[in-house]
Amino acid sequence: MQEMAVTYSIGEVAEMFGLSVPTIRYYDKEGLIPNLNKNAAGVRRFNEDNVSTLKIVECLKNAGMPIKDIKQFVQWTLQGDKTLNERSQMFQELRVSVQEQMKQLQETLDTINFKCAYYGKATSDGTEKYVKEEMHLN
Amino acid sequence: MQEMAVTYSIGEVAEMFGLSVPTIRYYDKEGLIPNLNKNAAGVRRFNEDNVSTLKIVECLKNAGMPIKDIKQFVQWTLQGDKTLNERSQMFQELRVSVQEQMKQLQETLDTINFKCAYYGKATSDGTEKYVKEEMHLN
DNA sequence: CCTTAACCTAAAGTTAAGTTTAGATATTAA
DNA sequence: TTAATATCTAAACTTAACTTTAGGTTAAGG
Repeated sequence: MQEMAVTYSIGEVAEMFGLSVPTIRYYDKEGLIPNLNKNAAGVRRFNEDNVSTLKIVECLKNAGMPIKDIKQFVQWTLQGDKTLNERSQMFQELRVSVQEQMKQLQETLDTINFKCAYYGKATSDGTEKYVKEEMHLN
Repeated sequence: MQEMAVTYSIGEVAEMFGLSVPTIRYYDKEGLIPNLNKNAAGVRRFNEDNVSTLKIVECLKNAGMPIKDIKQFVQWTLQGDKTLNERSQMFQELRVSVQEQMKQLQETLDTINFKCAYYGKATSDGTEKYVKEEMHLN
């Protein structure tokens, strides 16, 4: 009474992640999806582990990490406990980096909000003239 | 009793913005810095207006806008009040886009924080074994 | 004056992260 | 069983955003 392991085709995985099929092949080629099996005909079958790996790959991508560094991390995970320090340090540095990105993005949003107010007034005036005087304070 | 207009060299501007000199020349070539004057010898002199333009260019870059779209915005500003609607709409769309980026980045940070806790425990244990069981809940 | 650092243009080169193409094989639904 | 759809590999191509190179000219300090 063995459970049949659930697997997914590359097209299904592409759909799940909103990525293109060639992009996923490219990630595989780059070594970002270790232990990805192929059937007798050479067709990729993704198991839950492979999907989990892709989830963390996506997280690291969203954090702005380049593919080669993501690959390094994946290699570390394959090497087991002896690379725990490297991985721990990587995530701590990444946290700082993402916090800085958030701060930068918030400043950008503040500026954009100011511009939205500026152009809101300007469009309702039909001209930049008055809002420019008002907001430049000159 | 005329005030002498303050101007900056390309090197000073590069310093101000943390950009390389060739990058600023590239922006100029791409049309992102209109009304940038050169002296008789062909050397660029940046006035306050040019610096202000670069500030907004940097903001748009940080918002993830590609150079060609930034150029479009700069062109609109040169065309005066008749492009107010385009510019207003651009900033409203940009606001939404940046808000979405912030949300995405926050989710990424949440995942990274989880991983920091995971690897913090794993490194103090000297192995992933226990924290994996604990956190995977299996 | 002289030299050293900063500036110029034009054109070629780089890099990351995919995308596209070509030609072949596999899977699925009717 | 056949047609349409999905998959495969390898290699070439694309794009954005710079950077580098080459060969000069200019500006500033001693």
